Amino acid sequence: MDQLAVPAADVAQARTDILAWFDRHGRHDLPWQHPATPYRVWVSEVMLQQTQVATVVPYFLRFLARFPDPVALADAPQEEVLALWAGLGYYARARNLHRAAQEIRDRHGGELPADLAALEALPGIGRSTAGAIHSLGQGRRAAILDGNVKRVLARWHAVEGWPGRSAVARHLWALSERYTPAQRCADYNQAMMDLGATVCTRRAPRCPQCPLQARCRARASGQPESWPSPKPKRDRPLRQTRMLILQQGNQVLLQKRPPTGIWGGLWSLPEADMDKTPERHAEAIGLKVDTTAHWPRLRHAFTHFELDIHPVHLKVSGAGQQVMESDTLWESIHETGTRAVAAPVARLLQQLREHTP
DNA sequence: AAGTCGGGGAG
DNA sequence: CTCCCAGACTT
Repeated sequence: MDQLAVPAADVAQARTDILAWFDRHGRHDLPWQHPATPYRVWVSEVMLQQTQVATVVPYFLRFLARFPDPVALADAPQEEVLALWAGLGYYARARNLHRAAQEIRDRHGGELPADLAALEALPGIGRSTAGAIHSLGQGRRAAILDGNVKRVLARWHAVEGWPGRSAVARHLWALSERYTPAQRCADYNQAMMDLGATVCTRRAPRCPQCPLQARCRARASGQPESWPSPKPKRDRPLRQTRMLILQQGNQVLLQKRPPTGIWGGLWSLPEADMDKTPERHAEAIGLKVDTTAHWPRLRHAFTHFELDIHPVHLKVSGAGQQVMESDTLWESIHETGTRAVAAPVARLLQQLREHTP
């Protein structure tokens, strides 16, 4: 492995340059840095998985105000955890965070374990997140490999191939481990993330401001944007669904989604097949339809498919005798704003509130 | 190794 | 519109 043959003197000089850059130009005022407790670093790292810093900040502040420590989080109902997560996406992160907090409460005395392997054994904490907690939150030496570090290392050493491929990932992990220092590891890791976020950006990298410019092979090629290799493209299928906005008086019918799958554990509107009329669907669950209105189509994009949501607003009556499943409820339209719902459902409920006196 | 899982920022 | 972001988990 030629990347591991980097001479010790070069490794040492690179670390020095990166840390000097960090002292002058790194980010030192992110909310989870003050104080950088293991718990706060953990929550921030999980929120930051596949999510940009600017998006996370308000969620982080709300979350920490409500759940200031692992035990507070562990003792809360999952419903409340999901409600504070609603809108962030990847809701398995919230469910795993909650489960991990309960393990921390029950098996680790309410504090995050100081052992790297024990961290990684907790649900929702993989190798990189464990390394981040261990270094940034616990002051120990551990390598990380997030999107920023991948990009910096891939350019620095002109690593070919999409980082999602395991061979490429192994290569990048080896590089990360090679450069990660024992001294000032937290600053070094933060520096690498800051470099990727503010200098070695995906497009239009600011190479003249980079402490690695003289040793960067991508820079030397004249096309630094060519690294890392992009993810292989796949066509995204377009799916159709119908969402029923069943209104009775000032109430609307909500349905809790299964614990796994899309929007797992969140509240939603009942979905109906496109090949059956919405009136028929409403009548099938014992509701009498008074009026029907088709709302404009909502297109929602996921990573691997697109979803066309066809909302139908039905004013109904006769729900009093209907036996309700435990996963459905009638909610006052004006109180739907506080439930954990997916983004497009939140949009529909907001429209409903605006059209309801 | 490939697929699943959200939502939004930025060009 | 496209790409991808402080990734982890399942199969």
